Amino acid sequence: MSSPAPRRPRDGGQPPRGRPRSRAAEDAILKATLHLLRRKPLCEITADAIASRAGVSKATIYKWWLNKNRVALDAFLSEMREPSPIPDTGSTLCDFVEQLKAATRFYAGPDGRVLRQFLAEGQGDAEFLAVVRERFQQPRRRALRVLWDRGLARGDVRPDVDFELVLDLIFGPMVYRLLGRHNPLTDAAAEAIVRTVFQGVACDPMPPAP
Amino acid sequence: MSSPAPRRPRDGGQPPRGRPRSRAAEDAILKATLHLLRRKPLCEITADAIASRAGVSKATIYKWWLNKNRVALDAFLSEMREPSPIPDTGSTLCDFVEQLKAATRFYAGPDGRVLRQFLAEGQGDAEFLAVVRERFQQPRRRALRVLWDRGLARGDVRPDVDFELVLDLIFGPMVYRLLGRHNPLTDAAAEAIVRTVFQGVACDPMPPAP
Amino acid sequence: MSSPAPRRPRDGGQPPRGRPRSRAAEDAILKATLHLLRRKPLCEITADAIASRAGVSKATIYKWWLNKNRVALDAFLSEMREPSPIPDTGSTLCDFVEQLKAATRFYAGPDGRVLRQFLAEGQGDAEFLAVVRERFQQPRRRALRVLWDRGLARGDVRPDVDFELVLDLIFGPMVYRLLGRHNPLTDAAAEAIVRTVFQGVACDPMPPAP
Amino acid sequence: MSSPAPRRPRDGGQPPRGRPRSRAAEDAILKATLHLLRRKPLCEITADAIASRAGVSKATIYKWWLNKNRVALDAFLSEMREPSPIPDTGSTLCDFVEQLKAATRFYAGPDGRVLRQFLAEGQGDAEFLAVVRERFQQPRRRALRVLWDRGLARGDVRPDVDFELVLDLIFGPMVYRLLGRHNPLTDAAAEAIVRTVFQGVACDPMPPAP
DNA sequence: CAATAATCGAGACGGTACGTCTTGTCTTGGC
DNA sequence: GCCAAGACAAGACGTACCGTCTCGATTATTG
Repeated sequence: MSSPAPRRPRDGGQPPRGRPRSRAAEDAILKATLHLLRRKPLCEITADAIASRAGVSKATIYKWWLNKNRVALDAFLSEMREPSPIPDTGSTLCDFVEQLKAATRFYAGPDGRVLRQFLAEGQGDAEFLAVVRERFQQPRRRALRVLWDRGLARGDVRPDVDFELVLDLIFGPMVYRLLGRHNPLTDAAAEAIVRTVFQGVACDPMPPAP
Repeated sequence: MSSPAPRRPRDGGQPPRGRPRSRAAEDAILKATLHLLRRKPLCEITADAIASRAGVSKATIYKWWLNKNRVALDAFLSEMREPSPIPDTGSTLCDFVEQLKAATRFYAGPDGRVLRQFLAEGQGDAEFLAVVRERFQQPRRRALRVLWDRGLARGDVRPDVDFELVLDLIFGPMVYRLLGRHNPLTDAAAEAIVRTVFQGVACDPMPPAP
Repeated sequence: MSSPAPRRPRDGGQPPRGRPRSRAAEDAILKATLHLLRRKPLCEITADAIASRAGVSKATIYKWWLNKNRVALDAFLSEMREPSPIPDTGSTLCDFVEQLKAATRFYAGPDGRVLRQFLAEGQGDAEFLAVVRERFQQPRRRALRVLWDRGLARGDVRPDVDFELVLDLIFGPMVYRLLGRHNPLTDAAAEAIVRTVFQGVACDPMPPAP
Repeated sequence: MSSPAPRRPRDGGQPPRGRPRSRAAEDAILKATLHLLRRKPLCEITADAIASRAGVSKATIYKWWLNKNRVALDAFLSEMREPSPIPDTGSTLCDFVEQLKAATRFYAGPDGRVLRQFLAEGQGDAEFLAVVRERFQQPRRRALRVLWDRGLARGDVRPDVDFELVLDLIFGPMVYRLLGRHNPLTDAAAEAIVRTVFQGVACDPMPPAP
């Protein structure tokens, strides 16, 4: 869904009573948060800074969001362009290469910096991590299913490999680099990862798993 | 040296003057920190808690460590068993499977919980992340070189694949799961990852990268 | 008029337009405020609490009253019984004793608790203090004039003493006790005060003031 | 006592451990509070304002004082000159007149403004009121005992009148005026009050209380 | 054995963010 | 035009933690 996830989403069917929630305030909050997210690490952004930059009361923030991480996540997702369109080059390998290249550029840029912070915050806040998964990671992973299914249909890829495993094999190394910073996030690396995942590192065909 | 990295290591050649550093205090600090690390997330551990549990002054902590994350890292590393001995089953694939299984059990246990916190803290503190890399990740990665080299010597694995890439392909998916919590950290997953990395996901032999 | 002092009294001559002011709302507000006044100190009563207990919007409160202190004052005065009837025992002293006893019982009871709060709030809000004076204190003081005049007519009391001074001499000590809580608010104290004010504390007749 | 009343007074006999409390911080806090007390009503003074003006952390304030009222009381008492010396004119009446005049000037000036606020705050905080009584009111009341005793020794005043009652008769009217603002706080009023308390308002000697 | 020097425990300190609370105003739609 | 509902800006509250500091006591080496 394109709507942000307010703390108390409108769900009942009855007509809303009272003064309606101010879109202006919400927009200002998200905009201010984005502005700050682009300039400093999440852990250095304060609720007061968001409020004052947005010209908004802190209470308004805490009324609609559980904490500043949730605000930041909503801000981040609100500016997300559509996930890069699923490529269709005719080659499953090339499709995944394109996909991982796109992801890598994303990771390597300012958005990647923010994503790292989200994953970091998620390590101490399981609920937040789950939300990041649901709202950022899973939609993108699910979208790739068609790519894999196309490969299966074409006979490009092995039908005995779990799709979840494939995703982790392809994105895991890059996420590992995103967080560990021990190796570069480049197009070349993306291509090498996908090619190797497709081809394997063994010299000869392997015996099937027991 | 395997000793912890004090803030101001004694390095000059002249004999130390004044009261020598108290080993007892250092041990108490590390022990107290470990105790707390096992019970709560790093971000909820306070320097005061460490000091009071160790029966030590906070100043003593900050005299020898830059901040509490560094204390925690030292405490964590001080109790690290020797990295699991490099297996030698005769099969490179099996060696890597064993290795990833060991790592997975580590990740899945209490130490993994702590490691996640370190990676998380590292996202907002590049210097700390670098230290985690140097003192935890790199030694373990380097140790695996022999494994890969054995495989190369045997002709088990493709010589055109970068070793750094291999490590990321094998450990990346599991680290991704460690941090993303979207898929389980099991022996079976470890085995599937390594087998698939070796064999590839493509049906047919792929053309070599250009 | 004995009606409460609304923020915007209807005073123009033109017939009111639109929906008339709801008596029910006003009554509910005063009733709810009284309920709360009996249970907790004024400074702990919030406008929200009044509104929600009255089933009324906060805006309605602020539409008709300047602030919650004014609401509380109106609520307090609305339940005031008629000021105790001016006694006429034949003795001016006894009349004042009866009067101060009645006041003392008032001060010592729940109403006294509320009155203390009003005086307290008045210390930081001169306008409010003035209203308390006008609507509570002055009517009661004025009513006692007849008592003093009767005493003068009878020759019971000295004609050279200012009536304002007398009131302060008689009620001041008790108000002092009400606010300072250093001495009890009892009938005995009331009687002692009045008797001593009448008789004086000096042993011998004093020379008149110059 | 001349020492302020810290939240945790030094009481044990053991030598103090750790960094000693900073006199400079305490002085700065009291000085800043006084500065603010002279410029605005107590209820408009914030802990943040005191802290920032004193160049002190808010935590330091809350470490030593229960709340800002207590800080203000300490600040107020710290600048109190010695209570005006007990006069000895030879006439008990004149002594009391001088005393009440001094008090009246005090009440009518900036200190009186502050004292009013303390009494006001005390109405919603019994503990605070008790402290105000103990540290401000009672010492001053006790000091007047000698005055009354001198009067008794001289035979100036009636021995059957309770001293507590006398104090309330003399100071009550003025405190009443201080808080009610219905009559002026002047030297003339002070003199009239004392003379009338001494002489009584009745025309003739009264019959003794039954 | 005294002087020197560095460490230690204790704990106060300045700074800063937190998330909550209350006030009084404003904005809807319904009556 | 009045109302209930309730969102809103403003800003104080008291708490928590960080990393630094100050103190007196302790424990070594050096003279």
